[in-house]
Amino acid sequence: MSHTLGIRQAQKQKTRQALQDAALQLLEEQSLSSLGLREVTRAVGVAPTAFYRHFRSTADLGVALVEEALGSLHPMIRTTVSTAGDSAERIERAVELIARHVDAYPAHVRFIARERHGGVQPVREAIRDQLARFAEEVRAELAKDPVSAGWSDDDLLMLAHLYVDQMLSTASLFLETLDAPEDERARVAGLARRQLRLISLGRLHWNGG
Amino acid sequence: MSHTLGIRQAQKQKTRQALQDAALQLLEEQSLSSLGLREVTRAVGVAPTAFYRHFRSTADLGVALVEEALGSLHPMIRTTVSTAGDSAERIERAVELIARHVDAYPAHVRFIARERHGGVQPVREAIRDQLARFAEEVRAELAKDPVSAGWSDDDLLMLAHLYVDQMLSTASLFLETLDAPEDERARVAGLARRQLRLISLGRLHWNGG
DNA sequence: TGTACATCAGTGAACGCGCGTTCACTGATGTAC
DNA sequence: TGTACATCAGTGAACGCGCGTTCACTGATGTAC
Repeated sequence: MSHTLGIRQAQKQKTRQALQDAALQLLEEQSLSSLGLREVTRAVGVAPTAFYRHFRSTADLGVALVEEALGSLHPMIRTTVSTAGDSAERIERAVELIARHVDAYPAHVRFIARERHGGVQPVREAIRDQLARFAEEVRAELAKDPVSAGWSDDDLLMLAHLYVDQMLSTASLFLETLDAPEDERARVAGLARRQLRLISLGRLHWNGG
Repeated sequence: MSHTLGIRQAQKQKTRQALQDAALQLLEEQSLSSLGLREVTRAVGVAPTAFYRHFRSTADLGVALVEEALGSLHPMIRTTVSTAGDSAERIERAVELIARHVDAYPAHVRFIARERHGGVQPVREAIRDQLARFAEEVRAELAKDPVSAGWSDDDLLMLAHLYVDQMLSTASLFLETLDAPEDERARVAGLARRQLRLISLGRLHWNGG
């Protein structure tokens, strides 16, 4: 059984989530480094001072958003590199999963893409650390694949980072197609598939680092 | 002969450049979307109102910075994909060039990485357009290579985008090593070389889109 | 070359506004007995 | 179960500050004759 929170805790958590949701929405049209505390509380409908009950600063809120956003990416990335099926099927599935994830969590994806190199250091570091964890997981998945026989751990991690970067890049392209016609999305999907196929070919013919 | 500017024009250009330089420096620790006009003029030592003689807004200044920053990238990208030498030599030269470019223009590189997905739309668009131009140039270079026999233009552009993304990603990693010990730079260089080698292998075994 | 007028980059005062942060507070929820 | 006290999420007034933008201006540079 999960622990049942008291009324006070439950309400606090609800307000906190409301602040995060409002911030994420406001961040569609600006960067975290220009997001104002009063902007966020105004959007939620609480007093500015209430903000401090939950976060020390907007940077602190940003770090919380990183956890939330990359938490939602976790299952996706793992399934993406799962070893089931042949190469073409895996690529097709990966691109499809990325597209659906962007549909489901556009604001999260935008936030990560934007703040990965953004102007708020603690947030950049949180994203870098989380992406490093993802790369580690991808490396572990890749290691299970017979194709990886003879690969050093370091080379597997190199490939894992290549995949993670590629996924983010593709997600970012899909983001731009959210209000675009269907054929634009198909073009991006085709591009992503071919890029993954080229990387897969390189992987098949890899001869040691 | 280049046209000699009058004293007035020359002084105006000097102030304009000073504004761009100051902005670039201020942007090392924040995003364009939070950069203030008064901040910039204060750093230069002119009145806030002088700003309007040169730019309509900080977004407008940002677009000018994109031209400046990616102008400086132009020669680098072209040399990077030049076809001279064998594959290992070309990769070594490309990574070396990227490292030197980051050393020479760290603020430019940071600006592009940060604002490529940043919160200011006109700047994002300017960067996207310039990178598309680079990808076109890279495609044209790749087309000259005998290895590209049988490749469709579309597949060459796909590969070109992969290379451009890879260069930016590598440049961004080098940025983080500017204050780091030498072995950290060597690690990043090694990673970049192996990633380029894997892509090159994929390229060699490409069998049509 | 000299003069009279036009241009225009940069100035400085002024404005209204929203910002982050402080503080003492309120009143519902939680807890001890 | 009831009572008395403690906790603490959210309030609202107040603060000093820097912001973007306006405006009429100044004086060096440019131009026409």
